[in-house]
This record gives sequence, C-alpha cells and structure tokens, in this order.
Amino acid sequence: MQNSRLSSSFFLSDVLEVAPALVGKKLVRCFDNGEIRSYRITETEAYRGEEDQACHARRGRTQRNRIMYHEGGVVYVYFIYGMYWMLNFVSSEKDFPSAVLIRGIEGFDGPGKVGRELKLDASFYGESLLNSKRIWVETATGPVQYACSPRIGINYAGEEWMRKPWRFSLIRTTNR
DNA sequence: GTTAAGATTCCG
DNA sequence: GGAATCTTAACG
Repeated sequence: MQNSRLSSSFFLSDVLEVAPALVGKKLVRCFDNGEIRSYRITETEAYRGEEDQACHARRGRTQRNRIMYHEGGVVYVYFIYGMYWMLNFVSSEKDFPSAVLIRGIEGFDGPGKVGRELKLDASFYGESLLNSKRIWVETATGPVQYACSPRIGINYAGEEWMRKPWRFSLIRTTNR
C-alpha cells in the first residue's frame, strides 16, 4: 500500500484507456516546503493523435507539443490565457502524440484551478511520473463510476471532434 | 520581428 | 458578456 505509484505500463496504453482509468486515482504532489498532499482525480479529457483536430499535435511536432510524442508517463504542461498552467499526462507509445488533460481534482474543479492549486510552472515540462519526487499518481481502491461527455473549449476543432465523448467525470454515488 | 488566438476562470 | 494575460505558431 505504501508503494502504489502507477508504473510505466499503465501510461503506455492508448489514451482512451488511460484517461478514464485515471478517474478516481490519487494525484500526489510534494511541494517545495516538504508538504505532501494527495487529491482524487475527478475529471479528465483525452487528446489523441495528429488527426484529432482538438489536440495540440494536430499540426505536427512543435517546440511546445514535442513532449506529447514521448512515451507515456511524463508530464506535459503549457501556459494558456496568460494565467493558467494546464496539467497533462502523456500516454501511449513513443511517437504517437496523446495526452490526458487533468480537468479536475477533488475540491478543485476546472483545469485552471488544478494548475493553480498544484503550483505548476514550466519546470514540470517533461517531468517523469514514474520517478519524480514532486508529482506522481497512485492507485486507489474500490470501484469507480464515471460518465462520458464531449470535451470542453474546443470549438475550433470542428463538429466531428467536438462530438467525441472523450471527457471522463467521476460519479459520486454513496459518499457525500 | 510582429501578430493572432487559445484544453479558462473570474467578475460585473 | 468581457477582461485578465503570455506563450506558441504562423506569418513575413
């Protein structure tokens, strides 16, 4: 139980398996002052391949998205709207660009709030979830139910891609 | 070198 | 509905 950090094989699967599987897992963050907090992941979104018009890799490899072509298990962060750091976990095999956007963690609903709470910055770009001392993901026990729905904020991607039900939200049943 | 737009959130 | 705010990408 101490050593329940998710391993490489978890992140090497297709992003459409990894994204829903992350719902309900525990995101652990060790801050610079030594404080450790863990949060249950409540909402994720999948971005999959160059053909996905909502994905940052839709125009091929660039300076910003190059980490998406890395094999699964590393962090992809980027700054947007001049205010927010978005947290993503790269998945799948090397050279297939895909990532899971962490849209919500327990108590912090919304990708911008997640980044702010976790005090993310550019230094997390490419951080490995497999051996980082600052951020990683742990397994959680018990059954998890989630709902699928269309992704948010991707109007530019076109009808076909806007419709994909690639957002995964935790459903609370008994608790609360 | 310059410019336009974005996986959002908060406030009015 | 609009502002906040800055990086990236797409020009030239």
